[in-house]
Amino acid sequence: MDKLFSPKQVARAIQVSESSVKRWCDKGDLEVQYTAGGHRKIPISSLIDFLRKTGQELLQPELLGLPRLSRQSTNDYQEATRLLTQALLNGLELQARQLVLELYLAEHSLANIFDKVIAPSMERIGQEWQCGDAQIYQERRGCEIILQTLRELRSLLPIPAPHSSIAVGGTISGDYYRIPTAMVEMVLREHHWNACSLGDNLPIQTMERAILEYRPRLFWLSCSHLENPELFLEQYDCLYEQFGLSVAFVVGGRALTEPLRARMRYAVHCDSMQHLVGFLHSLQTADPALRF
Amino acid sequence: MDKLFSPKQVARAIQVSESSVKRWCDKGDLEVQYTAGGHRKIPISSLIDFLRKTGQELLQPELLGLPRLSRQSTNDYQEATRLLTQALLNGLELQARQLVLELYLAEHSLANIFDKVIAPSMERIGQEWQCGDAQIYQERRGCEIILQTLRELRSLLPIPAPHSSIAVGGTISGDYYRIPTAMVEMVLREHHWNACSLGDNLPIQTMERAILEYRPRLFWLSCSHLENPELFLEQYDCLYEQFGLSVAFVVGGRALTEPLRARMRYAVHCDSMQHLVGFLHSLQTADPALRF
DNA sequence: CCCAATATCGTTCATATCGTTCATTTTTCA
DNA sequence: TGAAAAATGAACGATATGAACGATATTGGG
Repeated sequence: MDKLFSPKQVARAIQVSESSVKRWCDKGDLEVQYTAGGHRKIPISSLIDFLRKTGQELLQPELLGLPRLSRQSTNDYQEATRLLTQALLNGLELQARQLVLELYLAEHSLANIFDKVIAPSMERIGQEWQCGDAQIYQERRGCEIILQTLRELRSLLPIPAPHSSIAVGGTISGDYYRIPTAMVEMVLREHHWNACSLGDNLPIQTMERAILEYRPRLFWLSCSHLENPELFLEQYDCLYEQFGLSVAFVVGGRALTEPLRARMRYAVHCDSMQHLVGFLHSLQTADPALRF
Repeated sequence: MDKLFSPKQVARAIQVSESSVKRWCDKGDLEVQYTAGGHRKIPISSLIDFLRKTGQELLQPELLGLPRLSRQSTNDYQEATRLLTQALLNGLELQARQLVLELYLAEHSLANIFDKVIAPSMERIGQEWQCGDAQIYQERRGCEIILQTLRELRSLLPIPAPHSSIAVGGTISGDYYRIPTAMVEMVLREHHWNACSLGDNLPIQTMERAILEYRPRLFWLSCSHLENPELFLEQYDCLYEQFGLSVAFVVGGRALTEPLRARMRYAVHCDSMQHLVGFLHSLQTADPALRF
């Protein structure tokens, strides 16, 4: 998957001259490694990062072993959702991964892919299960495949710069639904944050320790399921009391219903990844230190 | 234990031709030892020095500029375990991944990597947590990193052939520890099975449906935690009654204590991945249809 | 111990890529 | 609008790389 390409291959794939690719490498715009003999080797992740930075299009992805963009599914989120749902229900891992990869290569933002394709797809599978049209194992297997796919996409994201802002987060005790927290991590990385997911099923007390260790600029909490809302509110408030002023608290998840949120303090509550992106932008404009 | 690479292995690892590696050896850029017969043997230390000198990277672009790894990690499982434990406790994802990747490139079997490095490392982290020397989030984050690493390794495994034997499995309701089931899937794939993990937290009833859909030759069940042993025994027995003769039931996990196992029927109980491999071999010799 | 299967050897040669220069096209800005 | 600046693409000899070859070394069973 993570292949290295020569300037000539890259040039053909994006329809520019080999000279230009070499120049971009030398200028540092396109990250590159060298063989012992001085030949350039371009990792696919660098190329994708570069293309998205410069708004260029990958005209012939098949030259790099990537899926060809099928115009229909990449321009129509509904169609993509339908296709993904079918692939997940049938356990077609390759198809699902290819579909998501195509969307990403077609320069859709992670937020859009997550909000408008993956989330609706998981939603629909959940409905089918409740109607008795799908088995539980189909839903679980679908989650597995999505997690695999997210993992693959993650390796194509820009590597966090050494001094970029730190973010940590996860899901709380009793909540094992790790897809949202994986998504948050990726959206943050897409926006050049140094984000690290702590995982799922975390007691709030241990998050306190993690915040103390990492000293993050942002802390996220995904709540898909709450075992004991009252206890949660109490412990959460304690955490916020301690760090709320120095760390941006981002919360989300369907377990945080409106009456519950009314009793919580936070920097922002996000219904979607798009909300999160908006909040990130507001942080950047507010704090010059966060600009890149 | 083999810490020496052949030119071919090195070539694959850094994505150049075997000819180039040999030329670099002959030119002296890449330090090399020779067998009595004149075959080149490249120590991992030379390779790492060489990569560092020339700015090349090992498979994954983000592995650049990491702290120096111990040269002994690939020929000493204890040392590797120690290094992995430290990396996991400190949340050093890249280091952990590179360590495991190096072991794999050094052609250690997955079973050995899992049994002798990853499992002991997770075990040790669990102990440190119980002693109060480690925080819960460190353990969770460690699991997260291991899962990421496993997913990466998984993408390097052979893609199942179209008509290879099918295997499915997972963990039961209330058991969210998915590392073992991911490992089983990978070991099976390494041995050319068409294995598909259904994920975690699966009711036994839905496994029945999955077996009916997949018609597997092998079914595995990982039990790290049992909420209701009596109910489990009853439901499991029902499942075995239905498929035990046509499907090889492989069970494992620390929740299946000896008295519990005494009341269960299965093809094999595995304490380790090595046990699983042994069982797979016995299946292959027993059934000519399974030879590859 | 020997044999067969596989891996690696050293060599040769065609091809790919290097860095550089320069002509051409595109963009910028007075 | 027009000239300066910047980006692009083509061409060059020199060097690096990759594929192929028969010969030899290593490995793994019987």
